[in-house]
Amino acid sequence: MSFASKGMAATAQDEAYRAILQDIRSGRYQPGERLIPETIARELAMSRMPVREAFQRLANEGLVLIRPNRGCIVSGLTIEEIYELFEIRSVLEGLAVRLAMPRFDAAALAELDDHVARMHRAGAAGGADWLSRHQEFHAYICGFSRHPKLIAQIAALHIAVEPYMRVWLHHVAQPAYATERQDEVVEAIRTGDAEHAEAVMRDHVLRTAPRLAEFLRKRGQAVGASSALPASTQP
Amino acid sequence: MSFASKGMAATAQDEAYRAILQDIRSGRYQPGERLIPETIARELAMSRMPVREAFQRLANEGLVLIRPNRGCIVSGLTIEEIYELFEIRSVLEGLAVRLAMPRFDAAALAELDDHVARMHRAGAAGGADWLSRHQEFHAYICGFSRHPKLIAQIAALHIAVEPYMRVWLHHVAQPAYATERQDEVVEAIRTGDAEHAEAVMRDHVLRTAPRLAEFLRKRGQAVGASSALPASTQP
DNA sequence: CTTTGTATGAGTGTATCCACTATTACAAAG
DNA sequence: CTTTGTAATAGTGGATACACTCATACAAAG
Repeated sequence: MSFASKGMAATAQDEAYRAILQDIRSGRYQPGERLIPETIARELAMSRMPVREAFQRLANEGLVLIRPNRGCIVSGLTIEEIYELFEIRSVLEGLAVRLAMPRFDAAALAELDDHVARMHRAGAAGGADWLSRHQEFHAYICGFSRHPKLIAQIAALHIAVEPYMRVWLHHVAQPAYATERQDEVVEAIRTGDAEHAEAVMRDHVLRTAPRLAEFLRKRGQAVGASSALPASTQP
Repeated sequence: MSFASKGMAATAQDEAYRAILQDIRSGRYQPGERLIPETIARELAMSRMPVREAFQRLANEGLVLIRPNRGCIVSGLTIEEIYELFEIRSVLEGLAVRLAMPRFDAAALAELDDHVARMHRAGAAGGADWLSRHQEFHAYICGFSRHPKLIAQIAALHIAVEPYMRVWLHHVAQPAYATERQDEVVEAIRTGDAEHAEAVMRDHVLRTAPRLAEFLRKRGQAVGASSALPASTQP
């Protein structure tokens, strides 16, 4: 569940949710920043209530932290937590490709090559929307698993680290290394060996973690209270 | 995340959350059943608001499904979805043991044997609280990974299938096969080989799925709308 | 007897209001 | 100048109130 198209709910709460999510992903709301319902409500021309319920959803997704009587803050991740999320995502995406393997046909492989090509172009142009292409690439692959909950979890993990990826890419601008590795993944899928594809995907996902971590460490970034991801809410 | 002790928040919303969660896990609220805020609020001597926010949390954990303007129903799982959850849990718990391996010392191993012994006793007595012992066993192992988000996700997955496990165990009463396999897991941990332990844990988790599925199929159980799980997380 | 339209009621989503908690700023005492 | 107590204010959690949606039952028309 997450970003990909959702069936248009038109409810105010949903609007609030999407707006806040967007602002967290984009980095407008920084980790540690306090979110005041009153303010956001006015901004979106609605009352505090739908905003509060949106906070709940965001909290369950680990993007925000709600301490009783102390309000809602954008949850920052420590470097250890970022590592943890990459570890989790690596096994989940590994599982996803493995389960997806029987469903890849010639058309799908062609489409995959297309995605990679688009990433190359985006990467050359500048890292800004390379991130979106990269997420689409992964989403496309995982989509073939046809396991909605698995797909949703993976999407959530992408989103959780997105703000950090964004600042990183903003500074390095050249994620060429990753694009190369992408080819490896496609190649592994082409072999038709599910176990192999799983292993390659795992490696591929994990390879990003140390680079991002090193960047953040140098930058002294990554502070803020931890969260509670999917599972639930407040500590 | 979820059941294990939580730091006592004393807020009404939290109380509602725990109460409803409990009633879903225990099977008091059946899949497909509609949850009416008004009713539950009266039952817990509070207003509808905290109940609604509790619904949000439960929805993000996939235990409940909220359709706009149509209320909140306990989300049932199809057999395919149950399989999916076992697949996901297998890789996550596999990851958890692998990461936990360096932390198992003699004391931990002794404690593990203790857990298994308790499960044997509980299994002999009757399947009722064997389920609790089994969850504790897994939670204990995963706990050593020291990765809170990973642990929380795994716990959420245990909870999601709990109602189904419960009716199953109520009918078969003898999960002896599983208890034997438990020993294999402990044995694998004892070897100190992380990769091996991961593989064994994966097998162990997956082994339950087909048995549970077969039971449910015969019983014609498992209907109800799907959910959106943890992805937690997200949308 | 079937179909279609309408009305009534239950239930949901949002807004407003109130009580209480936490936090900040400030003042008095050391 | 530091520390500690206290008051004021901002903000949260919860309750109540209201408008709108959906569903059901019933009635009229075919």
